[in-house]
Amino acid sequence: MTSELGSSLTSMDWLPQLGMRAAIQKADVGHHHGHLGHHHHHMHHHGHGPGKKMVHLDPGTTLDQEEAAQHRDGKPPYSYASLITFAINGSPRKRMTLSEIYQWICDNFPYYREAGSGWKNSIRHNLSLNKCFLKVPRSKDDPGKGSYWAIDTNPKEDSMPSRPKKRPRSGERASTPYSLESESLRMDCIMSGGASPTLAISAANNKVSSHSEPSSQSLSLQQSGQPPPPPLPPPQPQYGLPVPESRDKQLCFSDFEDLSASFRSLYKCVFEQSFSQQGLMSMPNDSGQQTRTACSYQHSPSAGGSVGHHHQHNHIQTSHHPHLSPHRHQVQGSHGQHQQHPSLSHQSHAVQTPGMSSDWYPNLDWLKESCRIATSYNWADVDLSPFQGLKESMRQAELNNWTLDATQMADLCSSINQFFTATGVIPPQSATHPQAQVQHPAVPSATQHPTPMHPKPGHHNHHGQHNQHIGTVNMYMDSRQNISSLMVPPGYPHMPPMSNTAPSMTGHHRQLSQQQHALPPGHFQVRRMLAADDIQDDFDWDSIV
DNA sequence: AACTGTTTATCTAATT
DNA sequence: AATTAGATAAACAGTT
Repeated sequence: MTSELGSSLTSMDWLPQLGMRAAIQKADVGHHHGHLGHHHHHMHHHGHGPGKKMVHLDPGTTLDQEEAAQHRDGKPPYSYASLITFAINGSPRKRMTLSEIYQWICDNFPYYREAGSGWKNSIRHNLSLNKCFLKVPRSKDDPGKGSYWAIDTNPKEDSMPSRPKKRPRSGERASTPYSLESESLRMDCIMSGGASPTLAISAANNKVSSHSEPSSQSLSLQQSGQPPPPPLPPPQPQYGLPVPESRDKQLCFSDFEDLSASFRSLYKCVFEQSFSQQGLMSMPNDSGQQTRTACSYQHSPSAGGSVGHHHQHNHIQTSHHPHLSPHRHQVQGSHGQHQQHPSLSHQSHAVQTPGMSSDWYPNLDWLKESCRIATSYNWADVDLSPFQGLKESMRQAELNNWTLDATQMADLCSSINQFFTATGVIPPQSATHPQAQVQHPAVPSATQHPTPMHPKPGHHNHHGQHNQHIGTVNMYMDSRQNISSLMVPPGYPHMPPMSNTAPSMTGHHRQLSQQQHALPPGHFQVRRMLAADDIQDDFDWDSIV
């Protein structure tokens, strides 16, 4: 009884991603590898066992795994850093005091309600140790015990400038044999389910026509393949806050140009290939259900963020909660944050308005940045069938050399925004709250590190590659994160999306440097791929650099 | 005194 | 075997 985990579940936002995630897992169900276990003592025999409650999730998704994830011993398969991240990202302000974190964890993971207090020590330890967690002092008017903790959205750094991503190719592994663990998770999954139905979008596609002039010159996108080098990271602010924002900008020429360029890159990276690929893969529509299903059950608590962090990464997806059904009741009562938003009902969440929403409006920069980020990912294996309308619209735009008029552009922005939302590149909220905080203002910029979290199979992770990282999430960028979360783990349960931020280094290791960790966005993706399969084809990044 | 935070150290599991 | 990452414990220093 009891356990209430739900608190945030209800609100969260990680749904969207979940969707993907779920899809993912299902898709790859194989991976397993894991055991989930976290090692903690050696006990984990994984098997699924006991029957926990499977909650009725959906059939398609592999619950077992999730169950397994919890291990029988009940301990959630998430690292402390992940839990912290979930908690923080789930809060409206993206920051929490220590006690709130404790509370969130207790509310969401019953296991800790009964566990002793050692875990609290571990939480503190993680907060102090991981660079991705920032201690934010309280303002004087708000008294209280400790400081707030937030996820560091870090800055910069990139060791390598751009990420070349070369290879996505599609065919290759599309069907693939993944090697399981290699995490091939790659997104394959991602959308396989198509989480969002919506996208009806594009109805307008035909609109493209006229206007001449616009973008032509500016874009320099290369068509040949990949988008160029990315971006670099601008400096970023820190956690926080948003900017005033109110700019309502309406589209200006330069925006057009930028958007056209961004969309073009996006198209080339994400959709163009799918045209060719379609045949091969033949879209699976089969699934149908899974997708949303996944979402549905999953809800989890927090919102969207995610973190990844270093190694631990994540796997985070939520699983627990689902089961938790029994518990959940109250929402954390204490502190005031809980309120997350109401809206999300699982899948639908926002869905954007059909009519043109202008959700994206205020976030143009963010939209552009999301495009940029999205181009860094490997979408080759992603099933884009749910986004036929968008694809078609973009194809038309491409044919017209991306000269679109305002209406068309607006439609496209809206559609793309939906696409991002559906695929998890963007968190849902967007315009909804007036509050300020949320919106990321500006730039998501790539900078943040994406946090690669990747799946870790079992819980503890593997780490390896990534290095530093941590990512972060806070508001702005989620994009990558999500994506990363999309990729997520193979076998793991579904978790909240957040995972990103992981703590990076612990221990001592200085080398990484403090601040600079963060990989460029694309990087991570690429990296993961490499790692995953080693792809690499000889590309040398060095040369690039 | 109870919380918060920082740091060290040890141990286990997973990788390389 | 050496690393790495995360879990745990625990010693302490600071704050409320």
